[in-house]
Amino acid sequence: MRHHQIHQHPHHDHPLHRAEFPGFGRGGEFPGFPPFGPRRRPKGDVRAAILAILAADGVEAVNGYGIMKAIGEQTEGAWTPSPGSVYPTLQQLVDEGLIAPTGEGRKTEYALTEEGRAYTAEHAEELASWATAQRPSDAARALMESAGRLMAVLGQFRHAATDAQRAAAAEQLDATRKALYLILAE
Amino acid sequence: MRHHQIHQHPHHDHPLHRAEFPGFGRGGEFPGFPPFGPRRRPKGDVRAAILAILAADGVEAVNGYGIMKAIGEQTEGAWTPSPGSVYPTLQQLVDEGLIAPTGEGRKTEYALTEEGRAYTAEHAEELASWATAQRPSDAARALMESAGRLMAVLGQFRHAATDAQRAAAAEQLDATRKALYLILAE
DNA sequence: GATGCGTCAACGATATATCGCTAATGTTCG
DNA sequence: CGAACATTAGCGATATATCGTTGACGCATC
Repeated sequence: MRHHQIHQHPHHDHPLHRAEFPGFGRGGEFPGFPPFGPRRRPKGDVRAAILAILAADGVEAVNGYGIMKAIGEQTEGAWTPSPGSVYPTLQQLVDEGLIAPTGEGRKTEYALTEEGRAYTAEHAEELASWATAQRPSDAARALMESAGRLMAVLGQFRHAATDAQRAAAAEQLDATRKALYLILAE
Repeated sequence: MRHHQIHQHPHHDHPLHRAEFPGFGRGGEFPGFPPFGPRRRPKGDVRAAILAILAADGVEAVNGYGIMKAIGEQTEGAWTPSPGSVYPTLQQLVDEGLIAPTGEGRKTEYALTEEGRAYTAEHAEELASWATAQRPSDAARALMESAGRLMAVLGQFRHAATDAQRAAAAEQLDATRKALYLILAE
């Protein structure tokens, strides 16, 4: 069993036992719309993407967060790697001597070493392949936008709605869900 | 202007300038359903909640993340304070001598000091008021659940759908959005 | 009492990092 | 070639922390 965040006296009925609480999460939120694209990138893509971004013309140093954002932008939203994959890979590249960090903590940035420059020049083609990740189609984009607009309206049911209005909204959503199943069944 | 994540040569047309990219964010995601409850808690509530949680029977030490989760659980989802408010407040309480940290980095936990114990015993009533935050009504919960189920179905349009199906789904969502506006207009 | 100003705590965004799980790939064996 | 096994990189969850913005509250003044 994982280490608990809360150290408790083992004989007390304390209020913080995980199993006793409804899993509501953060203030009524629930997962947003998941990203398009494959569930998982091929091995090596995170590494390739980092190197390609650091090797790009005009780029001197980039922080970890910036690398994630750049990948997301260059794939037009098709793929934004998570910190869980980016930071270990950055460290690995440091260990390999291809990149070097400057600054500490929040100010940490990474740049290619000379060795890294030579490596990326020699493997430019391999390091570019991730950027051709399949883009969301126009229909997929439009669907995401529609879902976004729907969520925005739902946001108004937080404060400025009666419970009767909320009940009516829930009915609408349930009907829409059924309609979506029918569409998927085609 | 804020410090840029990417240090670039100022005279190149580099691919990472923020203004040149569509704001797609992480792989097609967009904001989820925002939480119920006031936009902002009254001043002092974060402090009170932290002290109350650390003072609860059976609680010895709690990490920052655990405090956030505990508050969310005890308010039944009505309020989960963000790291931006919890960590500074924890540090402030440390500076005041009411709590003390043990461990470092990911292992950091916080417990009341003796002074903190005396303080919380003396101010128990004040420190309990946040826990009465207004709960989401049953109708609000049901709406959140409906929205969650709808998003789950939408998740299937990521991979297992044609563009024609996506277009049909978008039409459904747009119709639902209009219906929600009508409900709000009542 | 009403208004304006100053302060500061709460928030969302930014940013780093690790952990446990598991999907995916490569290797070995029959 | 197919199946089984081993390895490891990618992912989501966990966890810490800071920064810039701003909402809310208290105080002073009229």
